[in-house]
Amino acid sequence: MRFKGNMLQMQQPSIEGNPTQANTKMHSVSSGYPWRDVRTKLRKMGLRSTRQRLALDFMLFGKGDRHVTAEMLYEEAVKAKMPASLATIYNTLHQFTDVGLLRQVAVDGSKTYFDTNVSQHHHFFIESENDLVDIPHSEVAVGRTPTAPEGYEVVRVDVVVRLRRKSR
Amino acid sequence: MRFKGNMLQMQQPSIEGNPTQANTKMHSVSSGYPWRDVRTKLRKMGLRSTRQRLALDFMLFGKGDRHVTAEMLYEEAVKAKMPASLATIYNTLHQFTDVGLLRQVAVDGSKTYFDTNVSQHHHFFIESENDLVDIPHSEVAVGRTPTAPEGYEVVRVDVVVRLRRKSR
DNA sequence: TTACGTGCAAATAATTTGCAGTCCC
DNA sequence: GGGACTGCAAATTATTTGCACGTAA
Repeated sequence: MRFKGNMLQMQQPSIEGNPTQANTKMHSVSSGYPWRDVRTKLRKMGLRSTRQRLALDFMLFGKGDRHVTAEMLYEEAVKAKMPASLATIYNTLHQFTDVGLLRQVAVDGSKTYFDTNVSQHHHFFIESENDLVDIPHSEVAVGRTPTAPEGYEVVRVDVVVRLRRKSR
Repeated sequence: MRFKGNMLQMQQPSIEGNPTQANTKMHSVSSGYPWRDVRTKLRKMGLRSTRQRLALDFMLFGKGDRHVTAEMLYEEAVKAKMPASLATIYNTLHQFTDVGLLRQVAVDGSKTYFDTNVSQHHHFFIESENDLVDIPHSEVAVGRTPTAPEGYEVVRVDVVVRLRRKSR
């Protein structure tokens, strides 16, 4: 069974180069995403390889980096004929986040975005389109990590560069 | 001539901070935040000086910089005996934001924070306590603004430094 | 006077939870 | 077989909206 189809969409055609795989842990794109590796991966994470988790894993990691909301993944699953309930989508996204496969990104708005790229990087956020895009590593903006106040330590630094379509 | 514009710049890290002298008795407070200046300010912004808007303005700008959620402001208003309905609080926060008196800050979590400091600056966010604090200007973290992709321009850059209480 | 504001309650939106039934190991 | 997992619906949270009534200008 292959779910080759359209699956994910909604991603703007690259605003900047795509595969920022500065990250290296992701295998690839077209050749397919080895099915049994996923089972192994999940097992390693202490998660059972259920049908829906496998499907979601494919959708999330089968292609390059992605930024999804629960609702987006849900629609996608339905279209791909591998539906999972919204509740399960939420559970899965959180479980994946807990084991470090995903990372949540905070931008304006009420929705929560999950990023498949868990390496240190930042984002462009196009408010008008509600679209999130990785900032290529070469463009990194942070100079230095500010010193944390007494008694606290830095967990991580998030940078969100808000964009707007150029007027004219 | 501006109306106490500098108020918006004060860097007051205090989270509970100074003795709020001018707070509970909103009328005729000559010390901190002149009453009629507020009316003037609101009028200039094209907003009527209603009782609740005046009260909220006092609570928001009467002390140093603040980071509030609608719910927080609501509680405060109730305690200060100047209640406004939650709906009005939301309306007001958004109107103030629209005219540039406030700025929304995106951090994790479902709540929306409003910052009384609208100048360019960044934040520390203590996840365990859901607390937002300005990063002193001297600690600014961004080196340079990354180049925006073709056809887009940078609206602004937000930096959130997530903190955790040091284990020991 | 009268358009702008306000409060309340009902409506949304996003996400979570309770629990009976399913499926993986 | 038993506990982990799933789906559904109901519950929560945060925020918005519709609308009758109030009030600043």
